[in-house]
Amino acid sequence: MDSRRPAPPPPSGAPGPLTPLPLAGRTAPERADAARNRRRILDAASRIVARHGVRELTVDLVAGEAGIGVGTIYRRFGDRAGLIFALLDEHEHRFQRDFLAGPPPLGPGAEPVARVRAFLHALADRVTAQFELILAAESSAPGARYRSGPYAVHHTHLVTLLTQARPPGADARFLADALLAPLSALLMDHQRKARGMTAQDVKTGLDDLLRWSLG
Amino acid sequence: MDSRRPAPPPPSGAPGPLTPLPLAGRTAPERADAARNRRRILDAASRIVARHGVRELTVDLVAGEAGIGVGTIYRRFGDRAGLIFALLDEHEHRFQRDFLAGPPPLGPGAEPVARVRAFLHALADRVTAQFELILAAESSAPGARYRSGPYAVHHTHLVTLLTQARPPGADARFLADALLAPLSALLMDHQRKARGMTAQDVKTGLDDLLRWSLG
DNA sequence: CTTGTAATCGGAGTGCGCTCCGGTTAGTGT
DNA sequence: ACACTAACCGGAGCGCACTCCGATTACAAG
Repeated sequence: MDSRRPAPPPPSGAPGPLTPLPLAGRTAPERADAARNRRRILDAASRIVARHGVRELTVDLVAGEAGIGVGTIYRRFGDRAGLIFALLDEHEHRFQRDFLAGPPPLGPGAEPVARVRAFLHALADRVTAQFELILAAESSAPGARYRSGPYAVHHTHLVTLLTQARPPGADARFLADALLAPLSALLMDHQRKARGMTAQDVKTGLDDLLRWSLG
Repeated sequence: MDSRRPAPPPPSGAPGPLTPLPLAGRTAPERADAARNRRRILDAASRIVARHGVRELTVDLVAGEAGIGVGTIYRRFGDRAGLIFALLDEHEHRFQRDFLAGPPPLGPGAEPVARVRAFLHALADRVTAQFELILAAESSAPGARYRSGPYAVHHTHLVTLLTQARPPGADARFLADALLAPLSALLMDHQRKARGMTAQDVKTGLDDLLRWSLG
């Protein structure tokens, strides 16, 4: 199945494409030059996106702008999708703080079903707000979305809420995937272009779906 | 620079990646050499897949094996994803005949809700049966699945059934997308590898999703 | 300071999807 | 038969993601 190389090192600095959470006890501190280059890469990428748009964000261009080699970028970020996810990291952490420890109904304190609804709405808003970047990230590599740190966190969060909300029997893991699936930027892009649907339509549709299956 | 592009051509023979349905005959019949080359391409592609797997199905290799140029492949099939979808065309047409005109509960005659369930199960079976090819097609280009003919047909079919099954109010177009989303080969691949889920788990999960409102 | 070594760096190289456009061929009017 | 045109063909070439591996450098032990 997975005929991969023996040791394509699990990128020591950033395990997945993106650090999913606070990430307990780091073992190996980053070397000084590595940290400096990471900042250079991220800054260069941001600059290019701001100036020319995501479309022009090629790895070679980022390397040139940052004044380092492309190999370094792949060492730190895995692939182009990982680089783009890293660009979204700051917003993602804010978002995670909000639904993990913020005020209700998004944060703890509200009924689980209400939190699910608030979470899906907030996620829809987030996708809408950073549509270009997220779409580019999902388009960059085939399974990029599912392999990303944020997806794992969102899925885990939903599983927790759904387990609290529902009697056992239904598979919360599947339901979580099914609720997240419509919030793919790739699908939303298609819905917008081919059917003229808006983000509001998606949110309303998700409400219908929730009333349908959980109501 | 007078690079006039009179027709970024809607491929006359097969519009889009794949002919969605019988396709009312309005277009000119295919030229003899074009038809011959199409067969050559499809045969060569099948041969390569059978011999080396989908992974080795590069466009250049198909062109070489078929004894034609790569430009011809792109003219007929649009892109690599279109070529792979064309490989699935025969099975797809059988499937479409089954749910459009076959025996119940998949075909006409059963209650709309029962047909929705039968359709989703049949589609899950289909994805499972041709997993490698479908996964490769969806992975080949970013939005390949949504742009494909089969997806449009499946979506339209579901919208019809859902409209019959439910009073107005809910957006049937969104619901159709939401029900099709979990049957993405990309997602199922992730569920299998990362969570150990099987195709049966997906079918059961879809049933759970349907059960509440449709008893 | 010197040496050892493991992590890091960089950029030429590779593979592959896709485009471009001059040459060729099939089908039609005369 | 013959010219004419629109569709078709092919393969060199391009852009870009990603890999490879020898040179380099940070850091610690002696």
